[in-house]
Amino acid sequence: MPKGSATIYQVARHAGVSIATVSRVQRGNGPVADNTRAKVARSIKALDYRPSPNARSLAASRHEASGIVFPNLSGPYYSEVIYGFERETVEARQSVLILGTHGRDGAEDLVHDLAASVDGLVIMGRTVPDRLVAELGRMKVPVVLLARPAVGEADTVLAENRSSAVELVRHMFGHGLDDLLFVGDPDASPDAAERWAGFLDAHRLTGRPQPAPPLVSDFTEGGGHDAVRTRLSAGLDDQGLPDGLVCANDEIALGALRAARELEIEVPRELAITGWDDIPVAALVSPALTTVRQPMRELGSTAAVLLAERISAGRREPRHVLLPTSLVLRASCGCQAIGGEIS
Amino acid sequence: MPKGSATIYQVARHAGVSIATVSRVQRGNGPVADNTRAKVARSIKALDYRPSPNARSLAASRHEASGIVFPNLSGPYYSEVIYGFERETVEARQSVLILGTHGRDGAEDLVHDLAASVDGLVIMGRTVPDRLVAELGRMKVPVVLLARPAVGEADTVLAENRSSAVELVRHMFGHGLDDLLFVGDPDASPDAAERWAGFLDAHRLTGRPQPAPPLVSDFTEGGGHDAVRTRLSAGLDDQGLPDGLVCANDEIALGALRAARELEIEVPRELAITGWDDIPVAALVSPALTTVRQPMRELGSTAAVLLAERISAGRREPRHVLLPTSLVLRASCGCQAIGGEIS
DNA sequence: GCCTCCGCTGTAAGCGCTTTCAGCGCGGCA
DNA sequence: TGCCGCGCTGAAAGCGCTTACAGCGGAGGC
Repeated sequence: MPKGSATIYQVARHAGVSIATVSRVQRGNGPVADNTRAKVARSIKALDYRPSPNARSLAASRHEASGIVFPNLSGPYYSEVIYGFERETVEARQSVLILGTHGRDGAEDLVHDLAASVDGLVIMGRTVPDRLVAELGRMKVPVVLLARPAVGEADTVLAENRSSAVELVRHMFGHGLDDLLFVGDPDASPDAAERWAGFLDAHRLTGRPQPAPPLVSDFTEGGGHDAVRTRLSAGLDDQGLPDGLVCANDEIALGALRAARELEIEVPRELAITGWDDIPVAALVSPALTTVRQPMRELGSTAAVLLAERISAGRREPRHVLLPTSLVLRASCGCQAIGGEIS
Repeated sequence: MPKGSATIYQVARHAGVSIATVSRVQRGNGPVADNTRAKVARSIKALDYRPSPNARSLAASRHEASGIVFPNLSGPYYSEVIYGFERETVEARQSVLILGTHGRDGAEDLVHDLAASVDGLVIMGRTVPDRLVAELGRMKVPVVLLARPAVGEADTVLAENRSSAVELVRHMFGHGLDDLLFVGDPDASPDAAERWAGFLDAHRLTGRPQPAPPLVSDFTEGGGHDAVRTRLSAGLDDQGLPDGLVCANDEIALGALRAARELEIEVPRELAITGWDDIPVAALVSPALTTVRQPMRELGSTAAVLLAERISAGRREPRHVLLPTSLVLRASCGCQAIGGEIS
């Protein structure tokens, strides 16, 4: 509430009417005679009146705001999702509150506070425990879960993971790459868990033996680099190298690419590498990264739409949206590169 | 205000005290006898009481929230800045409201609305006209300008641009690269304008003739690619190629790199290319990108700190912070690459 | 034993809006 | 001429909290 701003009382006095009438004119509802309306409108303009969002929220029990909870903001994935969410939400004339949990203790309380300030909430991945999601549901806070399996009555928005992973891995099998290593942490995110499940599926479906357990790495370029470099060094000494690395996201794959380059392992001839997400640079590195395209912005905007349905349209039954992904074949899996991308 | 949540009245009744006492216990101020405090604390816990942020804001004329206005959220720069801002702001127990203007009409009204919902505002770059910034100042809304020159009494946070640009360009002159082309749009952002100014300075200081006008491009990889490709194609035909491209940010440089690769122009032998920002991929492409490192997260966190000083500590005199940048020499300017980065 | 002071607690007046409900004046009808 | 009804407007009751201020009881000083 900027100090300079006029209150509804000042406008009412200026226009010679009651505050109820000002409110009606300003909100555009309720019956007001045309010339009264005009007079009040003039006063509103003259005083540059802007109703206090707080007072309005308090009186109307509405916030005109939505929140989004994400783990952190590094890397392109989350910022793209938030981009989609912000854009769609502002379009619907709602404010956007953001909260990164950053693995912080006390994140639960912060989410609780956030929930008290908004009309609805998007919660991404493993930021908060199911218990809290359920509790928000009980409090009738509209919740959309993004990249996270359903909990209670909450909506969900997911990108397809498992069958794309099968497709990707079978494609690699088609290149004669049998000994594949999954890089990432299936326990760290539901998406990664699904990709790992698809990785296992592909082995099972093609009658192959159970693959090695995942090479655990966080989802950063640095983390991927370190994990892969350690593994590949050992491989050069004795373990032998796998035929290919199926990385849980593009950043890990980028780190793997760097590790391979450092160890002078040629990609894809000696070692194939694939990523996931199709972040912008995936097409720019060399060899260009084979990956799975995920509609990141659309994940965010879809979540915003679902939230709006609950908030404005009053929908109660949960909706579950699954967005399609697509295999993007480039050079790093062993495909011939034709102008960077294979059709 | 989740429907399930208890109000201060219910807590007061439960504890057998007045709402004033509950408020005092909850806020931790005011004199309360120890056993009363304990009793009320127990009731608060029992009912899971959480004060309504709205009611509190309204009564106390405070929001416990800060806002940030940015042009858009694509590319690593803005998301890194927001990352720094969000982290620091949440640390200070404030909520974070974000608003992307996206070159949208009506952005001014949105900023006005935002200003009414927060205790202070960070405004990045050329998102809103000076007039609006001045107006917010008049309304006593604390404002920190980020990557934008001072307006009125607002604080500013800037990264050093001009002298680093001079240093960068002189370094390229040192490689014997005399015919340099600036790629970007100096009119589109104050940062870019400063970099262009430094580019001109370097020519003047070394007694060189006025360089060619900037090759205009937006700040995306695609935009940079298209502009540069067009220019280089023409160059191959007749105009001749410049010795080097000084790009206004890394994404443009990445696009330039791709254009050069497509046209089979060897970087840096036939054409040097430099960027700005040192985004994560700058080190990963090949040739690795010579660039200027800008402390993106720190820009955001510094803005948060300045805002907190105004909001909590009540500072009134403007502060202007200039964060240092540093030249990062890699291979794309013509330096020998030693492990990707030159010391 | 009485008065004073002090520490604690409650009362109540807002904060700036929304919204219900009552009321006013006027035209139309009998 | 008397009534009813309707369109418009205002009074007032909250929304859930903070905080100034009043008030109450007990301890200490005389």
